[in-house]
Amino acid sequence: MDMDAFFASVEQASNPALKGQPIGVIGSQERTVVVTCSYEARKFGVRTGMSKYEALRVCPHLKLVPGRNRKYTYISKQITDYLLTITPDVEVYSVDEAFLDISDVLNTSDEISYMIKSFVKKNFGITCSLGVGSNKLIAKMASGIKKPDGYYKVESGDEIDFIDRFKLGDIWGIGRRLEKRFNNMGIFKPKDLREFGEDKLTDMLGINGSHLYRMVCGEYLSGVNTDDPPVKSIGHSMTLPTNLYNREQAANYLLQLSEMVSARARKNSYAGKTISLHIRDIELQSVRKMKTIPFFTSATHHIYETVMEIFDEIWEKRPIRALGVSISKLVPGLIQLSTTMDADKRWDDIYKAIDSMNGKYGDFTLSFGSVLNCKRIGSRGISPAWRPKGARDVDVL
DNA sequence: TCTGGGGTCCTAGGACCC
DNA sequence: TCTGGGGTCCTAGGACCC
Repeated sequence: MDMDAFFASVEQASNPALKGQPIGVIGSQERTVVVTCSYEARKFGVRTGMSKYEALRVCPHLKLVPGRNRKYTYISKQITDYLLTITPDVEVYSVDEAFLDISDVLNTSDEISYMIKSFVKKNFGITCSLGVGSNKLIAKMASGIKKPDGYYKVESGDEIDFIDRFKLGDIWGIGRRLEKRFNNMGIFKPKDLREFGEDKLTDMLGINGSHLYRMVCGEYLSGVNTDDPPVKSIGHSMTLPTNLYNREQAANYLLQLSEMVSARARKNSYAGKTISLHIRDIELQSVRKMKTIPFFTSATHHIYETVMEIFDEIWEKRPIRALGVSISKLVPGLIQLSTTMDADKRWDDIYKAIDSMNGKYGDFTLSFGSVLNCKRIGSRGISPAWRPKGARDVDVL
């Protein structure tokens, strides 16, 4: 099941003035992109990922609507709960996409499709598309071809014929780079890839090559995975309201980002030991460096101090457009604040105070003073990767 | 006025260990 | 003097996804 232009459809359903109009859902910050756009907007060539200026150029009467994360995750959760009444075998793939294993469900796929579509339309006034197939790849590809409000079923045995209808770049898992690389080799269709052969594909791409070969044969190895995959990293990045030119300005934002990352880690009981900093300059060139520290932590000051060490190692003094901080090598179920490394044990009390205050009154109600030097505080973006609960639940101020 | 934000997986080379 | 074989961990970077 795949929602149709999910964020945009939700906005249109809740505001009659937007119905039938070309709209684009964007972040609320100045430098932002179209995250989702309505089908009316797509007719004009508006696409996901376009800057708002570019989108307005191709469609001058486009209505830009700042995204409302809480609303989307709430609806997403209601829909997931409904899907779970059909079968417990539901894989929540993203905020607007889910796989259902209906092998053991007594209803036909036509009936199930009708039930889901009716539920979504009746409760939220929006549409979704459904695809049916013998594996996740086929079902996913099938869900896309009759959009919006689509339904398409691929009968068992028809998988190869079905996959042969697609260009390589339209296959799940083949992105722009890979498509171009194949095209340069004279490979344009799934059939060409099969003829190229599994061995050569594996030599070229390693394990992904053999997966890809299976895929163009209409096969897919992994089944519907009902349990939440473990969280591997927690990160935040921010395109700055204005470019930064010196270390002190950067330090303010890096403290803020460190606090966002560690607060989310603490909230969800994770501690990690690999800390990574990402700097994107005004030419859109990126540098990234990570450092593993000798202990697990979810303390803002540990993350911040490590981030600043990295910053001093990698910043080439070019103006900064965006900064990102993330923590990985996580252990679940552990909140670690001060360590034997910290002479000052008041950190424990400080984080307890910060977390309980912000838990009650919202992120950054209580924080470090120099965060106030930042023109933008807190997450204001909107991301389809966000989820209704757990560590992937991101609060937007 | 140029392209957000949050993730995962894979690879290859180097350090280090037995 | 003369460097095999097996392993883990760390790190940068690429590619992909929603």
